[in-house]
Amino acid sequence: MATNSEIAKAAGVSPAVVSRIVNQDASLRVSAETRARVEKLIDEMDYAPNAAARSLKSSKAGALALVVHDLTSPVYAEIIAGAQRAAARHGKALLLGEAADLGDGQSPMERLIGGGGVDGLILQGAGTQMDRALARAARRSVPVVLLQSGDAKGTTLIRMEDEKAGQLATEHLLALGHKRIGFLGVAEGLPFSDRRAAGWRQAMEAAHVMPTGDWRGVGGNTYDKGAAAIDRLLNVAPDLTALVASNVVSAIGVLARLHDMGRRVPQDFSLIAIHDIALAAHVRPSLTVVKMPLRLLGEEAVEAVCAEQTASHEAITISSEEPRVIKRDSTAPLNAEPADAQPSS
Amino acid sequence: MATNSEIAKAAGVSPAVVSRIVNQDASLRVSAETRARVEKLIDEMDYAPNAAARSLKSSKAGALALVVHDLTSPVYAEIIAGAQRAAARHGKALLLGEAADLGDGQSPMERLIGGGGVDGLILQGAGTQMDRALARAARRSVPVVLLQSGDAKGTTLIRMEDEKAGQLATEHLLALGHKRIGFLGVAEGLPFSDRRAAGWRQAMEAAHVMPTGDWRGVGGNTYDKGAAAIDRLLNVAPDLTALVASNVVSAIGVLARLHDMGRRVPQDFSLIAIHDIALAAHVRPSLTVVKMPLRLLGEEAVEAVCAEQTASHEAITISSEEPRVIKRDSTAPLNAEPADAQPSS
DNA sequence: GTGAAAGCGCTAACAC
DNA sequence: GTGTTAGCGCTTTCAC
Repeated sequence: MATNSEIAKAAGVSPAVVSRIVNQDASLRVSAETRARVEKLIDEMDYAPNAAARSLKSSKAGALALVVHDLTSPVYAEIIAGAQRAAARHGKALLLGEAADLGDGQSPMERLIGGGGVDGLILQGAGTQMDRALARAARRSVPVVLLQSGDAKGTTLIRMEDEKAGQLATEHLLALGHKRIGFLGVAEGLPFSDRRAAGWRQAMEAAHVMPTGDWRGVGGNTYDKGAAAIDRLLNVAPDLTALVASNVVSAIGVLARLHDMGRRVPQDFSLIAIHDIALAAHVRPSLTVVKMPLRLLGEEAVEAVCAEQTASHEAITISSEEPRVIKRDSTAPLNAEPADAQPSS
Repeated sequence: MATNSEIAKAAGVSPAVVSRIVNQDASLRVSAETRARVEKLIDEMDYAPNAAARSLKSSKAGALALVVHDLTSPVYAEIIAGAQRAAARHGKALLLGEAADLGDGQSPMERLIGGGGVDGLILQGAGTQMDRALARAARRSVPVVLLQSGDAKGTTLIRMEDEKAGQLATEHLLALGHKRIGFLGVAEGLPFSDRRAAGWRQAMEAAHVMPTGDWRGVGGNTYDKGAAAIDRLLNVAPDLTALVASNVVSAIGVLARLHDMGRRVPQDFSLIAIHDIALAAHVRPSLTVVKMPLRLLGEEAVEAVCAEQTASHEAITISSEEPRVIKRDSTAPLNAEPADAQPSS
């Protein structure tokens, strides 16, 4: 690979000139011929400035790290898509990782982060040990933003209106006449999941229905865990008629399990999930959901991490795009046949 | 952030000693006290070697770039998961990008790649202009591996047994008595998709069924495109009884559309898709698929790109894990009621 | 047992 | 209009 000074030598100029031409330095005054000669050489010799040298000089890596719990989840895929767009706007590449890859302190990603190999770190943080360790490790050198996390100990926090989402979902079901409405969280102690649970409880109590602990289950964020969770839940609370699921992937597992046990959705049981992903519209029955600004969450996280010169360790709630119910076919009035019956098997 | 020489100064030693302690240089002979003193300082001052400086010195970036067409696809998620595991084994972080982000030559990722900011580049390449531009740009400085691509012009190629997958899928349907079996590709001219189509055609001809061009459609890799494609296909070839779908996401779109048009799967129509993802088991009816070694593909790609000192520009086909049919509920004998009827809506 | 020195490739300030 | 210089932080050979 050609270097700056090789180009300079070949063109008969100094490295400084080459550098300033490459970087489009407006204050550079060179003859048209010199410029042309250098540009021709750059092209012919395939010169591109060395990233490491540049980064060493400028203390800017040109990359951000985004660590989520599960790269394969379509929910995080939305966040990632948003983050990537925003990162591109800021001229940054995105280093993606999974929380499980971290924690030992020796992973390639952590080494990169600790050594200034990224200009910022975004953690989709569940408050686990690993994230904490990483956040601590990174805070000393790099701005950190926590997504959907709980506590803001000197770190910027970005969250969505989770409580409202739980509330809207529940109110949708209440409006359809349901009273015995269960709630399926992701995991106990997960801040965003707990906030959605709080929204559910609040809506229930406002409707003068007092939910019991038995109406609440833990559904994880995979198809299988969702399926297992609805089994457990209907075992202890068999007379539930509807469910708010905090994770849409888990909800699709629930849907499959309900189908297999012969509970018809939505005739016998209504299901609403939080988060709108493309898949939700393409399962059958299609899933009614509360749409949340996932892409925006990713974008805002990048903005925050890039703006963090001044270390404004605050909690930001994305409110420019309100959570809203997208009505599809998995919810229906209590004890009613579906409005528009479809040809079904 | 503390630097090497700050630690050295504080410890009253030279930077060389600090460096060799950090890097666990076995040939280093220091007194136990000195070592302890330095290690204590490293800990207290939160020292971590600067990634850029290290990379500049060693000409190793500690990262690989993986560019796929769609980061949100669960199919690529499998590949990514495999790549990440292998990358971690090699001590490399993974820089992920989408093909669409590239191409202008100015994207952050391309700058990083061009300037040696990654130690290798893996392109899930569809032979589009962008990929080509990128591959060319990168080849001069970094080993490149193309995934599922067609032509090997001086670049290492990794592919799976796509033709066999198409064949197996078709044979599964033929064995169930189907004759009028359609094929849904991803896009015309996509090498891996065309190879699967070739497998389909071959199996059909071996069974003395001559498929017509009308039995073949283009289904893209999204739910919506799959749904639209089956509409078109059944319009021109209404008497198809089964379909091989080259993309599992697209296939789920097909499934939804078939449900909506009142075609019962598998009683009226059988559907088999290529690639096994978790979702395939959790749609209803669950999808019969041909499982392909997606994770292995990701792993092998990383291995190849890391081994490419000697630039062994060959075509590698992953054959250690054979494609195989996973029978689920979306395929059944022609004109037969399902073996074990389930309670259904 | 430990230190000195050189240089990876680049850029910014200043010199001419 | 263009060149010189210094130094970002690290490693590594060789010297003591």
